[in-house]
Amino acid sequence: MISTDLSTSKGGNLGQMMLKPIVVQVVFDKPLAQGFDYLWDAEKIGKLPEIGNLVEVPLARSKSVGLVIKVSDHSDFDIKKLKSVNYLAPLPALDPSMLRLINFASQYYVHSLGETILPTIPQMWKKSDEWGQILQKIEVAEKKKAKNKALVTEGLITKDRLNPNQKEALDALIANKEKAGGFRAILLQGQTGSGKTAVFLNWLADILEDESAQVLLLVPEINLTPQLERRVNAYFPEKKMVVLHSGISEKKRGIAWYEAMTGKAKIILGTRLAALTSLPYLSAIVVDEEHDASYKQQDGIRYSARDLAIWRAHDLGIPILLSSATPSLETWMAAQSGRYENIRLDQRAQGAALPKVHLINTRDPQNQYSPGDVGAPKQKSLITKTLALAITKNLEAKKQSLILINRRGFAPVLSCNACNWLSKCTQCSTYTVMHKAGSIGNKALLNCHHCGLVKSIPSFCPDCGNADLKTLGHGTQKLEDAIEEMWPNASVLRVDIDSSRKSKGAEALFQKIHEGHVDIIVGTQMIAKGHDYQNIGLVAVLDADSRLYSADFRAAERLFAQLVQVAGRAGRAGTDGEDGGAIYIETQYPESPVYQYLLHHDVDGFLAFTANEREEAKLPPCSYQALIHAEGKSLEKAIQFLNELKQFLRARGVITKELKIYDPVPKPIMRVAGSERAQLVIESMNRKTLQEALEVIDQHLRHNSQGRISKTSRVRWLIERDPIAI
DNA sequence: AGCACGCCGACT
DNA sequence: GTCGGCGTGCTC
Repeated sequence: MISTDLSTSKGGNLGQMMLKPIVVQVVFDKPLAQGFDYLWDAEKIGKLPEIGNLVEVPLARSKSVGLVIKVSDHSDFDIKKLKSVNYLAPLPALDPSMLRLINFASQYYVHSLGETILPTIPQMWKKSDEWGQILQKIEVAEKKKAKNKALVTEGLITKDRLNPNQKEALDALIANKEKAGGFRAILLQGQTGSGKTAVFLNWLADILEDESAQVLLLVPEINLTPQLERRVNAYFPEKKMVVLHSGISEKKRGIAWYEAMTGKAKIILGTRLAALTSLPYLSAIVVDEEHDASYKQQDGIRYSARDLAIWRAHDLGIPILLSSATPSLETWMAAQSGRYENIRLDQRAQGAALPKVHLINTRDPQNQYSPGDVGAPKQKSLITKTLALAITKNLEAKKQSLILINRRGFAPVLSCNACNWLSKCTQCSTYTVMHKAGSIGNKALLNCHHCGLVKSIPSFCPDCGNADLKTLGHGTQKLEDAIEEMWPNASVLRVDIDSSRKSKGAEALFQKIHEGHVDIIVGTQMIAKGHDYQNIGLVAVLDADSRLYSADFRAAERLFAQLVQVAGRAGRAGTDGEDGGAIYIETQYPESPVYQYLLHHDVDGFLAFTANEREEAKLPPCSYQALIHAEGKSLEKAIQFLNELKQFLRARGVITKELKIYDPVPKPIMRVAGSERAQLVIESMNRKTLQEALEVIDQHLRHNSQGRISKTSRVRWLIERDPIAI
């Protein structure tokens, strides 16, 4: 049987000696620039090789799991020195479209094929000693799960009733299907609470009418999956859904991945890593909150899951829907130009009114407490008098207040009153944040939020011995204290990484909020994302300005999106005629465009204004950028490394008027965990020019490095395409 | 990434 | 003398 396969495929009944060898090229999860060739003994393995097979091979003095990326009958390496493939994983080969995606991503993001594909394969499948019993194990786990699911899905609400606006959006999505045929990119734009989820779930229902169809539903963050998971289950109780994200246990993820790549699972719900899963019957993709920065991978190969999903949809000729209340400028401009369809939802689904936006000018003395005011806090606080009055009123109306400050801990720095000593981190160019007792350890301590360093709080100034140390600035814990003091009868809950670690995760905290046991919630950005609150009447943002002025040209875009999102938490469930809630923003610059467009809920106005700015300054998305990161023992070494690279590029004639290379600069947080970091920005109006330059850079750097560490200067480097923060 | 090979310093 | 530090090079 096997030998017949072989002889037919090789076109003759030549003797064993004359048979051409089968050579496969295999890539690994190691910083190797290229793949290695191996011989394939079809008789021993029982099958002919296919591109996309997962195999175990001998490598160095050990064995490794890798992926077959090429099958041929010769090798550039000395064929007599080739070793043989040991085992083939009990898996179908990755889908050809998946391999095209990997090829593209590898080139575009300038990483090897191995570095691109292997990190997306669950650990469980990279342990070849388990391959023997793995399928039986999966079967057992599946039976158990099927039993549980029957219990869980019972009694859930099913499909939403769509309002006329949602109906219209859905009709447009389905009606255009015939017109557009294959590839479509659709921006579904609608404010928080307008019911985008119901629209795209109904759209997916239409696509899933095809029995074999698979759909991919991407969400930015792990903690958004449980909510959506319940909803999807209610919509499609008969369809197999799997969840793929890094928070799932290795075993569960291995099974989910297997079911996705074999086509058994029809709905794949996951975070960015799900965008790189082989899905043989993929028929539609949804990217929820498409503007979210979490879609950009921030270590290893720095891909954008949203961008790869669009490429994938284009390659497969299938529709992709990008959903957001505040689209990224990239997506919005594509929709404006007609490259993407634009479908809008402009009414809030349950008739809730838009929250009223209040800008509190902190420079206006009328907004501040004056000495002797009733209810003025003893300690200086971030809460203005105007805001305090609004909170009191909101409490009286029996509604919850959400107060945001984007800094965890008690105070961002500890300082000496006498000599101005500041609590700097010894390993990073940052300050250590003071935490109250019970936040991280049992007692109060100093913690670096970049390297994790924990130190006890000195009783005396380490520099001058003075005992009078004070805190500077405000964090969530200090704010919590201030609020408890100002409203002693209110129940206050703090939600940040530290408090959610103390409880049984963030879910338990959100549960308390939903049950209505909490009057005032103090937290970081964490409380603003995705969660549907039922009774929030007021949202306040205390430190918005700190995110407005930054070296990063995207700072305003990000802040605007966050504020719109936060505003959407207010009055979500308001019914007809009821007050839709309010958002209060404390700022020194109420006249800034970000706040002015927010005041009028004018998302498109803000995006048009920003698009205009970018066009004039020739900044992304009107140009293309890449970043070369360098990290070494000293800043000088990192900068020198980048300067040498720039000189090399100049000598090679890579720098032209088509391609601009800036000077190397230290990174915003220059030193982290003992190593110092610098970066170089490369910019071009032309994608191809940039691509070619990056390939030259990659080749040159790899030539002088082992892995990604320069042989001469010991500097670690990384190329990042389309950086989202500079 | 591992892992071995190799060439220098301070120890039973 | 040798144990072990980590710089260097290799893996089909």
